[in-house]
Amino acid sequence: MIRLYDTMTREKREFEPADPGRITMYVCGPTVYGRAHIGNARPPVVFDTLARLIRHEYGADSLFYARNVTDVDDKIIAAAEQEGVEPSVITERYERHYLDDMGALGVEPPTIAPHATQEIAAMVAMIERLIEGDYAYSAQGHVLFDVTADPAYGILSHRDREGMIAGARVEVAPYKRDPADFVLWKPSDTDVIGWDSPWGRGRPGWHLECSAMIERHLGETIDIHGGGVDLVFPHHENEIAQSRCAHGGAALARYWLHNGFVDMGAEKMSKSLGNVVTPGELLAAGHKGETLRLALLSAHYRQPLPWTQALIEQSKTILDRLYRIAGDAEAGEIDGQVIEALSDDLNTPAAITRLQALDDPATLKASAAILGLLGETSDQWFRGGADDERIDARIAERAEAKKNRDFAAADRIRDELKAEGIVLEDTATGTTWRKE
RNA sequence: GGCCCGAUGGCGGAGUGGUUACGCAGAGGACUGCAAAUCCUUGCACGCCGGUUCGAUUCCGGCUCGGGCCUCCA
Repeated sequence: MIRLYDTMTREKREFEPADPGRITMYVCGPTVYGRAHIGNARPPVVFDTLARLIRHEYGADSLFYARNVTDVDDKIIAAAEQEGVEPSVITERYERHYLDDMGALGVEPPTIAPHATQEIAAMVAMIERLIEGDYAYSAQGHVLFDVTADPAYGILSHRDREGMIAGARVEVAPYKRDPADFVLWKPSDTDVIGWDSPWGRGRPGWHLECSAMIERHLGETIDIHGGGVDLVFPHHENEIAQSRCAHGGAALARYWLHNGFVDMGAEKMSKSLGNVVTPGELLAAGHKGETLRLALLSAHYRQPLPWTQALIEQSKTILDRLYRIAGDAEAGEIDGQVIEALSDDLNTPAAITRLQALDDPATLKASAAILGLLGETSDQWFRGGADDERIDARIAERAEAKKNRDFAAADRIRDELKAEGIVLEDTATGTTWRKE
């Protein structure tokens, strides 16, 4: 039995999928205009772990998991203009980077990855339905959602309309009837990416993309909708409004899950604050994908996660130890306490603690796999890709020196290797080596 | 201003109405030619003030501090 904290009800509830044979999950994916940073990587890693747990509990084919790609957006248009290329050049480049980064972090591909630009017809159809139902109106080439037409608007974020505009940071455009109304469709100039529509040439608003793609691929009501906390309002609130109004009031999702931020110092990591660290940089600096993954899972997903060098180093140390125990064992039975921890609202820190208490290699290997860890062979992990003939020769040289009790020479060889990041370990059966 | 989170030892981080996990780092020891790895031992905490209670880190209220959202944002 899995229990999940639902943002909508603000409580941990037993997870009861509508159809255990086809559990539907949608997670907001990247807008592909730049490299993802480590904070952007938290949701895919967290929900990948949840996906693994669900597949374990309900069966390998039980989960239908969609993670979208937003490939039409003002930031993409701006980036394309700046480079003087088509938007597709930008989006294809950064989607490729994104998939590489996620792969390095052990994130399995979702069942489907719908692209906004491939779903325009579904979006237009949804907008038409909202207009027919008087939930939306067109004005000056825009189509806007009329929040006053939806009495339930605010149910997810628990704010009333006054609270939404109190910050006075809402764009008050002349074509809006109400300051809180949001764009479903916006006009595109002839030199900007766009599609023909009943309201003229234009492009979809961000919130609408997700609603339309969910409807088309997953259905009207899905089991789990996930994303970062910052998406609660307005993104997910708006998704709910669009989908409910287009579907006669049917709920969009039965469980709403939101992960906390990765923090840099006291504040969140974000591109606009300019304090980002990317998986690409960390990998290039020699850190392993699994190390970063463990670091990302080291706090409960709803808690903020302070990102520090010490966290990375600690994660590496823990994995070294786990790899020493697991070795290259075949995966055996999965430990019950690991599953129990994960089933309690995805308590990954508790699950990791339990992993560290396991001493049976086969059990450890299998249990770590649920968290997407210990996926490498011990040779990959400790020695991956190094020139071992040369190192073996130096080890032989050192063994000879040791035999002659020339410890100064032996230590010099060890120090030289150490300087290039190679650590020697003398064991009862001989000397082994590993990268630091 | 509105809405919402959080505050646990040097660091990370679970959890619990009553003997306070675990990891990393530190200290001591064993092992080792010396290390590394491993094993053993070990010090260190529940923001402040009230309340409820036989008893609160855990429940309630207030306060302080920090963070998030209210605009693009994982």
